[in-house]
Amino acid sequence: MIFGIGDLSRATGCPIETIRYYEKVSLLNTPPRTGGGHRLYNESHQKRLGFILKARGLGFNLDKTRELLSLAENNERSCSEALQLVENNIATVNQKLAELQAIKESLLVMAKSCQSCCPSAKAPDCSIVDALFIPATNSKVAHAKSHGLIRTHRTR
Amino acid sequence: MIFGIGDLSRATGCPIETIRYYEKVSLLNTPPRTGGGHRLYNESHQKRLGFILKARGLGFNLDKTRELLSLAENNERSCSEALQLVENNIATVNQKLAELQAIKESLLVMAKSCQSCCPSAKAPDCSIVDALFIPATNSKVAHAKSHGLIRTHRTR
DNA sequence: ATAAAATCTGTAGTTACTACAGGTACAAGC
DNA sequence: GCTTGTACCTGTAGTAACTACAGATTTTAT
Repeated sequence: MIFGIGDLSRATGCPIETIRYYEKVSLLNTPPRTGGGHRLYNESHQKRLGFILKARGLGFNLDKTRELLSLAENNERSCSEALQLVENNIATVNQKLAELQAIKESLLVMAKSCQSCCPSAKAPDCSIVDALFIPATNSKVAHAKSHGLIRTHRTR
Repeated sequence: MIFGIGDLSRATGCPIETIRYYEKVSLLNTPPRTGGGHRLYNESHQKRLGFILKARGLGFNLDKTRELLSLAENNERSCSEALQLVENNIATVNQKLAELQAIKESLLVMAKSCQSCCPSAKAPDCSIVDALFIPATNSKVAHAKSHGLIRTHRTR
């Protein structure tokens, strides 16, 4: 069975431009072409694309996905390498989860204190704005300080 | 108190390039300059930058951050607008949390099944690779199918 | 006065795509 | 065989939010 890029796109749910992009960055190998230059795919391309899409859906970036593909295709490499990749990814995901959880807590605190104290207040008096730290236009700022809210500055 | 961009960077933890970038995209207003063209900041700049960094740390994108800044500075706008922004952001965060949680579950399943069945297997036999769906080089594929693992194709 | 550190501008690179514009190929119908 | 309409082609530019230079100038310290 041989088909065009549009069919592959429909079969996998992956946009045509993305398929071409994956080819450009060497995740998909270059398929044969018709005399006129249209790409021709078969099931093995489709499977490989499916693999890529699953890996992406699990949060692997393109480099990690490439690595997984190479593991899948190279008989010399051991299963434990794949496990390693998966475990690293779990660690990454756990970290993102923790960060988001912290963000959510802070947002909930902000929302709650706003609801209880700002029924019809104007924005510059809002506890949310306070928590984010009012600039300096009007100088009744100080009290919102040091709520120890959060920050995510990566040092480089 | 007046200071240069390096001091502002150290005081806030925000890289110099990012400070200039925020100025370029109009999150920070253009500061006065020395005769030679070096930027001069004061505490109000520092507070505004602090506000921006906190909003960013809470997951607001630059546009939402701009919106929050405008709320903070505009007496005509109501507190409920700020609450609205915060609540939208909570919804976004919740969605990301759910996605990550699903990803994590799948990864854990993969890791576990790998540990129990691939003590010293070569990668192409690995259950992880199977789960991601082996391409077609060797044709013993089918059984790993339909684990209902996950996918995150956004339709456009 | 000179050297070292800080800052300047402007451009290009990053990730993983997406969105064109302006053309060519292919399949179907007449 | 010809026309039409859809599918497909390439190449470039745009997205978010920065980061990383290169090459010049300014400021500070000795």
